[in-house]
Amino acid sequence: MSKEQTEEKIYLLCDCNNFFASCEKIFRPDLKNRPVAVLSNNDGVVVSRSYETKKLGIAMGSPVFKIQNEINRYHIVTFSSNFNLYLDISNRVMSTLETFCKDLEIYSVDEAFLTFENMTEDQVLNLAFKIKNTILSRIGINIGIGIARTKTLAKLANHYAKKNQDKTNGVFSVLSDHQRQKILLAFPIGEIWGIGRRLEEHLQNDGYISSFDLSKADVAEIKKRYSIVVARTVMELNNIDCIESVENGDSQNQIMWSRSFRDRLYEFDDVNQAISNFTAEVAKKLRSQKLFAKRITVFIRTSYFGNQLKYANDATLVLDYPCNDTRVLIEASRLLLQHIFAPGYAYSKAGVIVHDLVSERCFQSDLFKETPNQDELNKADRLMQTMDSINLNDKNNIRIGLQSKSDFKENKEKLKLSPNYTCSWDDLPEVF
DNA sequence: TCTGGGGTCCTAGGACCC
DNA sequence: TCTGGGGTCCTAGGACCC
Repeated sequence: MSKEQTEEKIYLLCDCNNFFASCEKIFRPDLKNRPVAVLSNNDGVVVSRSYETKKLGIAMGSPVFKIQNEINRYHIVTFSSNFNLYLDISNRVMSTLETFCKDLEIYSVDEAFLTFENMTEDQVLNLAFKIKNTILSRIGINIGIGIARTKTLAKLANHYAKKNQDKTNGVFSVLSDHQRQKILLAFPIGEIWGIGRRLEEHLQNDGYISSFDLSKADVAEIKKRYSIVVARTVMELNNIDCIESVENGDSQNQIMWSRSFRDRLYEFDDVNQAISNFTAEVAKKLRSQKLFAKRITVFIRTSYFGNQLKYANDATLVLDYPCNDTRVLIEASRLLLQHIFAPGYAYSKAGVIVHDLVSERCFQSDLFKETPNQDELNKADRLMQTMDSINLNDKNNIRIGLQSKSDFKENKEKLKLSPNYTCSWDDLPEVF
């Protein structure tokens, strides 16, 4: 191991193992060593599996109805997804990580990049084990840590650490060239962060099979033949740090609400009711983040599966002015749905997306469009505020126009939901 | 009966202007 | 009458991620 100090950055990718399933296990000691699976929104497919469940061969994304036999036979314990719980555990993990490193980039709910400088490999490894043990003892979550000079390599190292738990104890560094080559040879290109199914296929056809092959490719050639994105990946595999950190925190650029329907919907009015509900949720999220949307998109589709006729379509409207008013957005989404709705199909899913989000409602007044004046806007704001305060805690007592009264068909009841161990219902953050 | 939900970034191509 | 090219801005769509 190198004893030299280095000025260059070192990335630690810390990633929680089997995150949702692990969260469920924290408060249920009786589930230790037992197979656990967390299900998607309407209990449709498996979205997280404990180690034991993985060993049984249950694949990510398996539809529950297809693996019901295995669930019964092996007594797999299933949970509906409890995002409030996972988010709370995530916050605890992240704030603990932050005590080790101020330079923390939260990449997703269960992983973060920590950046260090001026450390030897020995020092970094010691620190990594300390971090891992602290998270485990304080929170009860097992994490894996990958250490490298670039984020792409840190992801790969993390992957290796988890796959070879017995050899690595969940921590793996590829700071030395020897170790770097070792993992490049160990992983096919499809395992590299940023290389998905399509690119994998193209690259394989061009003869790039292992990550090592890709690392030896000519950057200019790759850029020409593929894209700047793949070219950057090649450089990252060669220790050239070139993936900028995403500015954390502010300025989300889109908010989406979409659901699969419990039953297929056929009639315009039924779909419109669902779309209205989704739009109301999106508008509520906009207001809670004090944002205004400039564009809104509605999409509908039939199921990918089965023999019925397939149809999918979407439409986008540029709003006259940046807006988070439920009534205006619902009217816009109805117009859009009218555009794309085709009768005679069995719709299984729909969604609403708002994009181009801005934090101020500054708009260029357009002489030829009717935009409301400031008075009207203030009045609308007050109405929405009143509505939000009455609808606090997700109860949705006040509805508008075509929103349905019951909580309706888009969502099965979450029968297997675990209790909210970590917080009371009253102070749940509105995030998911 | 039953097949997730929520995001980001990049690029090509059209519209428009000079 | 015909013939351009270059620049910018915007958007739809593709690909990827967790």
